[in-house]
Amino acid sequence: MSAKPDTSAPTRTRKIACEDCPLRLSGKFRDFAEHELSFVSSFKRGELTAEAGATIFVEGSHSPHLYTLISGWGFRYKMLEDGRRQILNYVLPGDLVGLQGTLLGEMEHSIECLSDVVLCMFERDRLGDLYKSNPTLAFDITWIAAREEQMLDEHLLSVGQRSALARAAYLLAFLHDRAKTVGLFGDTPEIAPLTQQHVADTLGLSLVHTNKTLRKLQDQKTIIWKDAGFRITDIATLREIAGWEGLPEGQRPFI
Amino acid sequence: MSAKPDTSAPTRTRKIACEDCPLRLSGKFRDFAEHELSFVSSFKRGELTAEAGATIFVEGSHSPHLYTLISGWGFRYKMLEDGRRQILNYVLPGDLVGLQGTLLGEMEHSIECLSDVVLCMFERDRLGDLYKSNPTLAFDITWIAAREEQMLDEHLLSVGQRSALARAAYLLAFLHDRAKTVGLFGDTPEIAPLTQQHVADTLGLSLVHTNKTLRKLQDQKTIIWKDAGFRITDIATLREIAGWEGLPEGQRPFI
DNA sequence: CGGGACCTTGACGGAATTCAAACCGGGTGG
DNA sequence: CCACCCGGTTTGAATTCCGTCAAGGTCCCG
Repeated sequence: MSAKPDTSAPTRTRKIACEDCPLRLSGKFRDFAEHELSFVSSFKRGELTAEAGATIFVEGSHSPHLYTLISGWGFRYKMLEDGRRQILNYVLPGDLVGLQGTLLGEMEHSIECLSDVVLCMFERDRLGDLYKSNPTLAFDITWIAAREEQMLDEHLLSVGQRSALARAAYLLAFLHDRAKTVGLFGDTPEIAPLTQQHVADTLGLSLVHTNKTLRKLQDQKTIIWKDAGFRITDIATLREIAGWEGLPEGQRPFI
Repeated sequence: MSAKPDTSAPTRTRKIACEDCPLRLSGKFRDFAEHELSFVSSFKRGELTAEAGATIFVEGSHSPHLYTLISGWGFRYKMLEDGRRQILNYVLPGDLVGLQGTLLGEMEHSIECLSDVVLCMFERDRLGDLYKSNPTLAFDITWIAAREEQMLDEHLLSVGQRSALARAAYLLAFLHDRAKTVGLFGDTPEIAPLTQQHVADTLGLSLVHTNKTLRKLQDQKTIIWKDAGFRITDIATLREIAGWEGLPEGQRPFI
């Protein structure tokens, strides 16, 4: 049993110019060419802000929109009829959301916010235009999809083959790496806003056993679990426990 | 311990006209427009045939090519240092192979043949051209990538949350559905060419426990395991055990 | 006839789930 | 201000599922 009923709805739409997009300005992503920027500006419909705990997409729904996450944390998940939940991946700034629903019809997973988030909203019907007029952006979208697939491959390997301890170590190191590269942690070592229930549902373990596993990691002084979140104190041994080298670096596209 | 050392290399390149491509002629896939067909013809470099057991891609390698599987069965997998293997997904006719390596640099998984296969080979360097001159084909590629992601989501849910019995039932039903829709089974109910070790490495279970689980399914008369492969005798109860409704239907693109 | 690949079965131990209970900090309302 | 509740974390004990070890069986092929 792992589901949390949560039905708060996201709200509000404004519009900030793409020129001022914090993702562009961060220097963490590939910058746009002139014509790309002007296209994206016209492609953008507005913004969506949602609170922590809000559900953005629900499995089975048809959404007319496509989003890029501007700020905050979210996660994608699927549920079984009996209420068991599997978290598939975490959504961080620069990640594209809702592509599956756009291309394949229905959404086959749900998305929920871990923190307050801001999303940039696009019209799904204009995706064809994007492919026609901006092949480089189309290429970027495919790139992002391929990268998501790569992460899922890695998670599947983890859940299928690693021990509970290695699995947990892997997840925390993974989240740490991703958050760091998109600049979610400022200068000070920050905390990922998730509960042990989230970890459990990601690893495919029970809450109780997840707790005991995280406790072991804490006893080894590799992490500190605090309130709803964790901080990594020894990334090297954490990676060692996971048997994992880390994420490939490099500048990535978004939108 | 689940790895099989296997180093036989694929061989031979011929060239069959795209006009005669069996995938096109099967009517199972979206057909090409004139200009698409001519582009694909020029995009194609030749064919690759490989024997059962051959490894097409190895994790960590750089391949200059991109492939579409024309006929046969294969699977994608990743390995841990200790030799444990996780099968990520199965590769069936119409599936694109090597896109990750093309877009992201290195291949992050390996691919092995379950049966003799024929692949259609494309030049990775011309993928940019494809995006420039054929947005609809570019769109198809993204579609295929999104669909692969969807399957991985489903597998992750399965491995993370379902019991051994449900997991096995799900996998067999899944394979059955996919093989059927691409016409891998002729009229007569056919057999998927995999061993119980493959099933074990897909489900994240030990070989012994996989055997006992499959035996239960067989005792319930939902499947028959025979030599290296299985046949489904009662898809309905198999789906029921899996708690799964089946794959979305509809005509799909390829290449 | 012997060996190899694959499937099968039983026994045992260990890892993870389930059940149950308690703790802690923060918020709320009497 | 204190009692109460709630979400999240923690711990112990009993149980079940699954992995490991070990051995045997079948079929095919050289």
